[in-house]
Amino acid sequence: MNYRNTKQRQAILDAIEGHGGHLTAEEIYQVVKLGQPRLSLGTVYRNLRVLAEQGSVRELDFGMAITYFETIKDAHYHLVCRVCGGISDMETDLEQKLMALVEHTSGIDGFQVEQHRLDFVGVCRSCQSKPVEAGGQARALKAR
Amino acid sequence: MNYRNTKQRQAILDAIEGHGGHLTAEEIYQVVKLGQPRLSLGTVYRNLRVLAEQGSVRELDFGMAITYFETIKDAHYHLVCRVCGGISDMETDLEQKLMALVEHTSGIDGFQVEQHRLDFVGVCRSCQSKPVEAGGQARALKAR
DNA sequence: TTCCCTGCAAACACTTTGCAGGATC
DNA sequence: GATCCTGCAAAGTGTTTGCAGGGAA
Repeated sequence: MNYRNTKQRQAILDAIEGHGGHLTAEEIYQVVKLGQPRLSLGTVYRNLRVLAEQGSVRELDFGMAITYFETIKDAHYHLVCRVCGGISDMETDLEQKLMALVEHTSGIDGFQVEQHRLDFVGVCRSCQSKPVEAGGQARALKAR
Repeated sequence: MNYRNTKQRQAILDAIEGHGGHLTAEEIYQVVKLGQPRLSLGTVYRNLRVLAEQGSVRELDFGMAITYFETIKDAHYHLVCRVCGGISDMETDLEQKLMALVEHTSGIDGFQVEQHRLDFVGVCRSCQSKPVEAGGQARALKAR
């Protein structure tokens, strides 16, 4: 596959980078569409797949029926709020500690680890101070 | 909600437990259908949601467009093969090590961690010995 | 008897794909 | 000029839901 450098593809990548990550395909579509009104959602999906194959972008899936996309910078982990659905990065020294575990894991059953992901799900600070959610927990995430 | 104990619900739970975990809704449907030919897929989904609310079952999502279900036994982590899509559990002393990290994380930004997930993606032993995949990597997972 | 549950089928939401014209290398 | 790419619209796929009848407590 000989990839070409189209306006659309570049704009999509810019949108994700500009935003700092954690965008859905639909959100990317809305952003890029401002500059290119004739953009189609199909093009966004096709390019996201290409960008992922090229390694420019990473797919994230938190089990919320929607895939998020972010650019691949340094490794980091996610804090996912189950109330508001907010996603923030956690960039700490965890990486090092994780590496030890990864190496340990590589030995198990001959499994060859290529990548790993560690996500924490819970409640972010701002949602903790909200009025008690009346039984409607996780709806922000799972409402379909 | 006052849950009832129906044949279907029990059979679905049995199916997951019997299998050892990591079943898709469709697979569960096929298994339970053997004993209850009139079972509907909608019932499977509804019950999986109920069982998850009750805490009997846990949803797993590896970013593969499909949700897997497993019973909640002890905590464990997953080894996901990107070639064959196989999922195996890793039950080691990792839990302890992880806990330290989790506690550390709980302090960050006031984020209250409720659960975490750690998945390793790579190539399992049997796929490593297969003939080189001619460019078609990850298709077992991502083929849509 | 109450209310949860089921099967069925239609509806959904996100994502993919066929096609014909257009852009890039 | 050969390919890759785009917009459009239709089709897919996994999952959810409305309804009317059935079963558990």
